Amino acid sequence: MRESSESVGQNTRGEGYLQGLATDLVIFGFHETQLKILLLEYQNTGLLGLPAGFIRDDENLNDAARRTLTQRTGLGDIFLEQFYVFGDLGRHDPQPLRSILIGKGETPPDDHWLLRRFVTVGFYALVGFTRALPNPDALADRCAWYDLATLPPLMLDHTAIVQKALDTLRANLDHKLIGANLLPELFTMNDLQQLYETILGQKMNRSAFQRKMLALGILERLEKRFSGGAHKAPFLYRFVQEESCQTRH
Amino acid sequence: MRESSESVGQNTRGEGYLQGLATDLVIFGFHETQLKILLLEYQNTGLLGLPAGFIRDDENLNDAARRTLTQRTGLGDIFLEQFYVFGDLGRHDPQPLRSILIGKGETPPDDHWLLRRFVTVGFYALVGFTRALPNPDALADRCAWYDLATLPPLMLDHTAIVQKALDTLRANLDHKLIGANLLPELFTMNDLQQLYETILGQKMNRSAFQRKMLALGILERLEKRFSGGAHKAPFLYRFVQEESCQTRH
DNA sequence: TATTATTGTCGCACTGTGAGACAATAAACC
DNA sequence: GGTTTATTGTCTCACAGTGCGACAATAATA
Repeated sequence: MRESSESVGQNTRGEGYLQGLATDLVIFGFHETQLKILLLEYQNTGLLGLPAGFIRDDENLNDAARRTLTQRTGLGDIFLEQFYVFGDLGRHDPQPLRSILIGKGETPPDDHWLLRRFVTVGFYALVGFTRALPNPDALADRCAWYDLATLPPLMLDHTAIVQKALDTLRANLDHKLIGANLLPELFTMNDLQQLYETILGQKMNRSAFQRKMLALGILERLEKRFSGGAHKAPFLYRFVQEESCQTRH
Repeated sequence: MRESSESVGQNTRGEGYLQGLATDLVIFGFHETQLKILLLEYQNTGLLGLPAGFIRDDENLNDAARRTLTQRTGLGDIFLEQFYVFGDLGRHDPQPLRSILIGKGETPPDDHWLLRRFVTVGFYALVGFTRALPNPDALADRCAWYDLATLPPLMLDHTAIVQKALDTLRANLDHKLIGANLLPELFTMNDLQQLYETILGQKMNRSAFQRKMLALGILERLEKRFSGGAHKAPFLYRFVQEESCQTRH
């Protein structure tokens, strides 16, 4: 395939890809009571942006997003879902991409396909923080986790895309098995509650939270964990595997 | 603009439009206890399809969808929202479009832009049945309401698109003011309940439904209506206008 | 051994909901 | 005109879910 021999930057006409359509990925992780997302850093530009991808003309849209997710994280079988299409004219600005291409030592022609207007399909993904292996793409020089609470300015309209993804994550928190995708295999009830409190941005009642989670019938209680603090040892839990599990789209 | 002098069919290269990207509209109406959608009929082909539109290269995506909605219904300021992007390779089939163009007396070249692969953004709209004036586009010869319960086979993957729109409508029934957009200005509690029962496809308890709706605080009770059946006259209601009304996106 | 911090669970009050009952009443019928 | 009929507005009761505080249990620490 073309990508192996030249990057999407050198392929100045974007041959083999759908024109004017891209995917932007908001990849959520959770670590030490903080919600994080994966960002790409572009050398010599100071620019930060969401992992993005293009759709090959022999590829399904959702498959293209999953391919990009796998390339950035090393993980394939995790939660990934569309949440919104960003198609305003106002989001078109060739300057950041031109800077990025120049930063890579290229001299893009004015009609380079990456400098034209793009409509982008926003996807959000839920990733086990410790399992992911962040990996930059051909145009970036670093891929790293950033705290959502203290997010620096992002290129183009990516800040608005992140906000919309967070809104969607909050709205879907009770319907989709968000926890199963952001927590490690084993966790305590307190871990789960801290995840919920971080996503929703508000404190929750401890006993009510426990009752509600146990009533859902999706948690399996395991042995107690003897380690840590000067207090009673908490149970460990695991999400029960259902055949109707929503971990994949 | 181009569209006024020639149709998207005669414009064989789709100049002035984004390539490979379209909108498909699922326009819901409600009449006599039946949920209905607007469909286009294509002459000499027997084909039925959703109203679709293209995005001009100087136009926002959402504006393009609203423009198409207005052209099909005569209505502009009504509920319209994205719900999913359909981008599988499997949905690409040039045959229906070729038949439609031939049915219009044209002889499309094999590389006609409408015969290439399209990714389509699905929108759903809520329309007051009596206010809409269905109006076909340049390729269709009729635009008419069809009962959702007895939907005939549709072209391409449009049946799946309708199903996904209905799923979204049901999921959003309690969050967005669906009723305000599908009912006439004045209505009875029974009208509202029948709308809910039709959308959800299940009977609901009468007194509980009334309690719930009144508790939402979005209904204004008006005078009673003296007309109709051999029974107590029901109150008329109206949705109160809030500044945060979700009738527009 | 006593202290401390956290955990598992219970009780209580409040809210929302499903279900049935009953009076009120407008039209239809004799 | 009186009676019947169907629908409406509202009430009560039971039950599930939730917010909030209290209490004992317990693992590490002093």
